[in-house]
Amino acid sequence: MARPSPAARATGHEVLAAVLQVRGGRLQVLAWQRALPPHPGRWALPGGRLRDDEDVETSVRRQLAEKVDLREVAHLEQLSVFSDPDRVPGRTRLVATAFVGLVPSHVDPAVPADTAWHAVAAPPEPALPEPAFDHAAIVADARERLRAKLSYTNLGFALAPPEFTISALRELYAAALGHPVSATNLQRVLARRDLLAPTGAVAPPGPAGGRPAALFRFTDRALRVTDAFAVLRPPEAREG
Amino acid sequence: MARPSPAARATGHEVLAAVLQVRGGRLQVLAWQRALPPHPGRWALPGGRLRDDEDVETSVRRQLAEKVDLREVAHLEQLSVFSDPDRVPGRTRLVATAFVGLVPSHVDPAVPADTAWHAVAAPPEPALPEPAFDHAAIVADARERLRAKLSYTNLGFALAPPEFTISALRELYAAALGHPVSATNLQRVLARRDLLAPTGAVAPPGPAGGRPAALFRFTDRALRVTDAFAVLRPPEAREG
DNA sequence: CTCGTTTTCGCCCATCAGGCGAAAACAGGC
DNA sequence: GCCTGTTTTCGCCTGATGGGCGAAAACGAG
Repeated sequence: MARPSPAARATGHEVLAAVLQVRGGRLQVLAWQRALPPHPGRWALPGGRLRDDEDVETSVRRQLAEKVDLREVAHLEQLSVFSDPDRVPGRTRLVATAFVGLVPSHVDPAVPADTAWHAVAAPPEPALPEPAFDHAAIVADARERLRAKLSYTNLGFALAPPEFTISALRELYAAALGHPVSATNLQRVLARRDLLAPTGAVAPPGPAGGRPAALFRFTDRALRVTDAFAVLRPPEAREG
Repeated sequence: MARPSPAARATGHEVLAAVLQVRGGRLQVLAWQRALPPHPGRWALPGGRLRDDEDVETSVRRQLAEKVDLREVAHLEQLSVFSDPDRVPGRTRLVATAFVGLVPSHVDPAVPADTAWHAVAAPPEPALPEPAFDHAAIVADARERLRAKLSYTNLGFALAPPEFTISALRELYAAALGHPVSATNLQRVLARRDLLAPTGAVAPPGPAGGRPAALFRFTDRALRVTDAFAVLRPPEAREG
């Protein structure tokens, strides 16, 4: 079933990152436009070859630093390996470890001239228009991972500024999830899980007036999995 | 912070699989005992080098076929990449893509002489005793993945025979989860999610008598994620 | 027929997601 | 100062779901 093995071909390893941010009410991904073949003019994810002395996470952080200020990436996690032998044309075969990165909505990172944000399209469409190689599939995986983890972890902290109103948070979730989100329910769910804490301060009302909104922050700014998402819990988990 | 880069070092890619099965009421993992250095005498996961013309999934299936009958592996999925530069000593550096595989409890695969099943220890202990390289960490990841997915997917199908009683299924879940599971609750949860269907047949009672148990099967023998696990559902998800 | 065993089912409860509307708190205009 | 429109917040209700318990059902053995 495998085609005849070609003459020995060098194999390399690269890392790629789908860096996501909610910008202007839409989920967007950072990509740069290739100048040289292969795939000139098409949009690629930041990344590059794995060096001899670094592991994949160190590598992706190093390579991301060339595109954005790393202090602005609030969360970074491994997605999966893309390893189709023909995923990248060329003399050397490239196996890729893909990551998803998240940038809070309050920062607007400076990016190089060839780099720009692109809206991540909804499932039927390719997640990234005019993608280089298999990068559209990677973005689609990243979107799906974000969507899933938003509902059973505190991952919202990586999309939101340090302090925010419930309305603002609602818009972030709606953009990332791709469907409307009830502010009432969002606050209740997050609060019940002890992920949200009021700061005590309030935000000034908008130009149309209205009651000033209370400011909240996430209690934790590191990933925390909701224990309640595990059904068939052990019997002793009833305390607290 | 990185140590001085050594003289150019060849990099290779390997795949590894933590194949899990519930045997004798305990979760166990398939491993083989190394004969040659490095790490002679220690236990390693099945796997090997990625070939030029195969992707990682094809590769792990090929390599697993050398250890067990592949038709007996009911589920196989990518875990994550292990890429510490020093994870494997030697002239060539090896980056590993780890998989988790699941074998239903009703089969007892024929394995080579150097290969055996090992009980997967609970979290405080190393998941695999006398492990080669970083393979204990891979087994720990596999156990954790299984534990999580059992509660929000139908992954039980990959641990269970085609037909089973609720009691038998309860024991499988208890072994895989590492804590007691209520038969009543297990049946209710799986049934409510439409994952379980009665076959109509009953199993003969044990030697001590008792009411004969009804036989069930999973409605699906492919991975299905429970939609209910996603909190903050879209409004239109109310139908059905 | 009675007893012990195992399974199955019904009932109850607590928790949680989700929806809705009233009340609270502001700006602006009369 | 008061009224209106706007936005946020809170309380109440509902339905779904996980979890526990005990009674009833269905068997083998003496």
